[in-house]
Amino acid sequence: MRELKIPESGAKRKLLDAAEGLFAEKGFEAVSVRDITQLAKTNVAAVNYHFGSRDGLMALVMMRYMVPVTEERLVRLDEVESRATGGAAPLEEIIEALVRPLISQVRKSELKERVFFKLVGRIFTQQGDGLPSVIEDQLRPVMERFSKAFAKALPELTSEELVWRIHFTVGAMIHMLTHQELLLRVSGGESGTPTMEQTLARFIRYTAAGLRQEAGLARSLERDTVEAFESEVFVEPDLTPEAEVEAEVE
Amino acid sequence: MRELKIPESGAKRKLLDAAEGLFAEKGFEAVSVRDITQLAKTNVAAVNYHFGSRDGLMALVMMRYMVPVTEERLVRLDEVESRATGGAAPLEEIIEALVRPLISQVRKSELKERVFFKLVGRIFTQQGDGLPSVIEDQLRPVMERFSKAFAKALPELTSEELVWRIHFTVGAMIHMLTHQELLLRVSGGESGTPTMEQTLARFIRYTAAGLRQEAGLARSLERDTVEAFESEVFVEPDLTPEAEVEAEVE
DNA sequence: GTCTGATTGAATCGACTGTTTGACATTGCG
DNA sequence: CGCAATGTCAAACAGTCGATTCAATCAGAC
Repeated sequence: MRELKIPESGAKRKLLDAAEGLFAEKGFEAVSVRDITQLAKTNVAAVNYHFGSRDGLMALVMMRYMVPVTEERLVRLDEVESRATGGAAPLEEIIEALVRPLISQVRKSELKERVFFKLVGRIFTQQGDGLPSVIEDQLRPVMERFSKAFAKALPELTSEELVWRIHFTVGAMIHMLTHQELLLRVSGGESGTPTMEQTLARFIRYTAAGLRQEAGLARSLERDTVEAFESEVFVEPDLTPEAEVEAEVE
Repeated sequence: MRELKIPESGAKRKLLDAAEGLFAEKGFEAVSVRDITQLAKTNVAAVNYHFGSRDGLMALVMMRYMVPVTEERLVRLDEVESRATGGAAPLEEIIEALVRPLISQVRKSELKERVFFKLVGRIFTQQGDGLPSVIEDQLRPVMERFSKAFAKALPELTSEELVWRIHFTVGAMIHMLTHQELLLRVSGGESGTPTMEQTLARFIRYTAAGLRQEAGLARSLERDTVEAFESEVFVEPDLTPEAEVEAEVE
């Protein structure tokens, strides 16, 4: 039985902690090995000694949190499905099984919420070729299992329609994680601190409504929409672009 | 009256075309000046000569498409609002005014859809500090105007609730743009080519449902949810992490 | 004490980054 | 034509990147 060995002290741990903070703050690509070792007060060689390479460190930083999140997601989904004996599991509970682990796992860690969520958000926004294969191996089976659960909970949707709605849902989730700080700044000042619990409830309501929206009937919107497009009213508007940006950047 | 002068030939144009393709494909940070000049078959110095710097080129690549998109967004929103005499504009039409310009503008360009959408998606996912100020100046007033329109169309929502729902909507939009290729690969094979028009209709239905979802009543879900969390059933599960990722990256 | 294996440290490697230089070619205008 | 502005080019700049080398240091076993 292998384990994700995370040493509780020593240079290796210091490097992991320093790296995850910097990765979350500036992005995985924008942080150099020297930035990390400087913050961790170690040597550049330590990274290659302990993790083999910069990519090895990156992968371990990701895995440190994604492994427990993945485990909890599957455990929760199992629980939700077994509770729904026979019939399909409630949609809201499936969504919750997908998202809540991100919250409960961060409480177990000593990481600040903001840092953790940004880190997770960056993992998801990262390009496919930029993601370590170990992370992709983590995520693929999870999305397959949840897709099946969604399909069972929303049997009236075509598989194509469902794929797109899940796509939108994941996009909303990632955006919530990555850019929540913008909102904390906006809404935090006026009506008390919005707990993560509130945000989660809002997310579940929003996405459940979108997922559940019936697909069958062609709405009047669709006809108007196509017409407006075909007539190309806006395709060649009398726009006079305002900006001359020639080399006046930042 | 200043203009976004885009030369129709010459090295400057070649550089812009080469840069936007590479930026879309690999991300803004992952492309070097030499990559661009090599593809454009020009010299490295040409970038600094024509654009002042690499950042200048980046900004111009972004502006080339964001300026017309911004213009069309505002024109459409004006049109939608003026059509709704007195009352609030229909929610679906506001969403459409926000998203459709991305489609109609790409048709005017000779860019392939896939490249263009990835480029726009990257503009949005880019960090705030990584975005040229000219782009931020573009986006800020747009989001302010649309926020007001949404607020008028959804008067029963608190401003905080509305901010979050718009946040989710934008996240779904960005994700749709950036990662649509995953879905084209999946769904394209089975049920005919899903046109962008279909996708837009799906997006509008999904997000409109999420935005419109009534906020008032406390759903039963919420109580279950909090209970499960408080009891911390999952906070310390008997998980035995499976992966030893020690330096086995890609 | 000695020996052994695991870490650490400063210095260095070659490759790559964005940018600049100065010589050269081309163009348009009087 | 001459002259200047405009554009192009190879070469080199100073800096950073991840990774490596090799000697110094540390721990614990005996």
